Amino acid sequence: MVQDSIRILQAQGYKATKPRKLVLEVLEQIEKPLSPYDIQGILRQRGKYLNHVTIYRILDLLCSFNLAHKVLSSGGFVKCSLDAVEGCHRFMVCQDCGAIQEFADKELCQEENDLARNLGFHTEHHLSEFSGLCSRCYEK
Amino acid sequence: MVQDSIRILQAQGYKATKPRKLVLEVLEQIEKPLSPYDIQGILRQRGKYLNHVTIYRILDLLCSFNLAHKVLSSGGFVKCSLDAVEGCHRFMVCQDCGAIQEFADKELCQEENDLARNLGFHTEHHLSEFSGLCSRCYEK
DNA sequence: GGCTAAATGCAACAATATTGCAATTAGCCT
DNA sequence: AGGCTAATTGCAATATTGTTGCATTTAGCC
Ligand SMILES: [Mn+2]
Ligand SMILES: [Mn+2]
Ligand SMILES: [Zn+2]
Ligand SMILES: [Zn+2]
Repeated sequence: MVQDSIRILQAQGYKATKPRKLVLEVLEQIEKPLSPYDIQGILRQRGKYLNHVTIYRILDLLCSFNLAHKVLSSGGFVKCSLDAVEGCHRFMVCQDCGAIQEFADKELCQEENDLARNLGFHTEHHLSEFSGLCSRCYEK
Repeated sequence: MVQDSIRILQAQGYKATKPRKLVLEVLEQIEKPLSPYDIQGILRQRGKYLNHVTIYRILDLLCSFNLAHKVLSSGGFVKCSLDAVEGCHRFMVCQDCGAIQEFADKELCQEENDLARNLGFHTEHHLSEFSGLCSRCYEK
C-alpha cells in the first residue's frame, strides 16, 4: 500500500505530499521497472503533472529508505515488495515479458560474503539481478 | 595482454585497428571502471584522439566477447581479468579506493539458479557486484 | 601499390541526470 | 479557520551519457 510507505516517510520527518503519493501509486500499479520519465509520462496521461526533477528527488528518497530500488540492468525503478526479510534484496527479471520478482535469501548473502572474504574482500552490500524466463514465459 | 584480446577479435573476423588497441591499453593499465569519456580524456592526455562514438562501439564489441565488462554499479568499463573459468563473472568493488576484483564461482551460480528455480524462475545470466572494502582499505 | 569491406569521424540529436534559486505547500500553532 | 515557516516542488539552465545516419578513412587482401 501507498499509505504504508507514506507512513514510514512521515515517521522519519518527511511530509506526505501529493507528488510522493502519485509516484508511489504508479510504482505500485505498474509492476515493471520505470524510468523517471516513464513515470512522468504515465502521470501525464492521467492528467497529472510532475517535473522530472521532482520525480528524481522522490525516487532518491524512496531508495534511501529501501521503499523502492533502482534495477540497474534496465535502469528503471520498482517499488520494494519485501517486508522485514533478512538479506539483501535481489531481483529476477524476465527477458521476455519484463516481469520482475524480488526476493531475499540470508544464506546466499552469507555464502557470498564468505566467498569474498576468502579473496580478501569485506562485503557490505550485494547487487544481484538475475535475467532469464519467468514460469509463464518458460512454458513456451 | 592487449595482443591476446586483439587476436581473439581477429579470430572472429574483426580488424586489429589502432583505436581498438588504444582502448584496450587504457583498460589494461588503469584497473578501475572507466566511462567512455574517461577513456577519451586519458587518451587525449597522451596526445591521441578518438571520437566518443568510436569508444562506445569498441566497448560494445569487447563486451560482446566478454573481453570487457560494464560495471553497472558505477557505470564504468573494465577489462576482463578471467580466463576460461566456469560461472558468470562477478565483481568486488572497494568503496574506499575504487579497486576492483573480478572472480567467478560455478557453485555459487548453481545455488543461485536452484534458488530461483524454486521461485519458478529459469535463470540464464547473473549480474553480481559486491561493494565493501578491499583488504588494504580494511586494515584501517 | 590499388581494391574493398570494415571501421572510424563527424554532426546532429536523444535520453538521462544534476544544480541553484524562486514559488508553493504541508504541518503546526494559534 | 487563518497565518507562519521549513520543507518541498517547479523552473531554467546545464551536464552527462548514449545513439543514429552518412561521409571519410583504413586494415587486410590481392
Ligand atoms: Mn526491496
Ligand atoms: Mn570477465
Ligand atoms: Zn516472462
Ligand atoms: Zn580499497
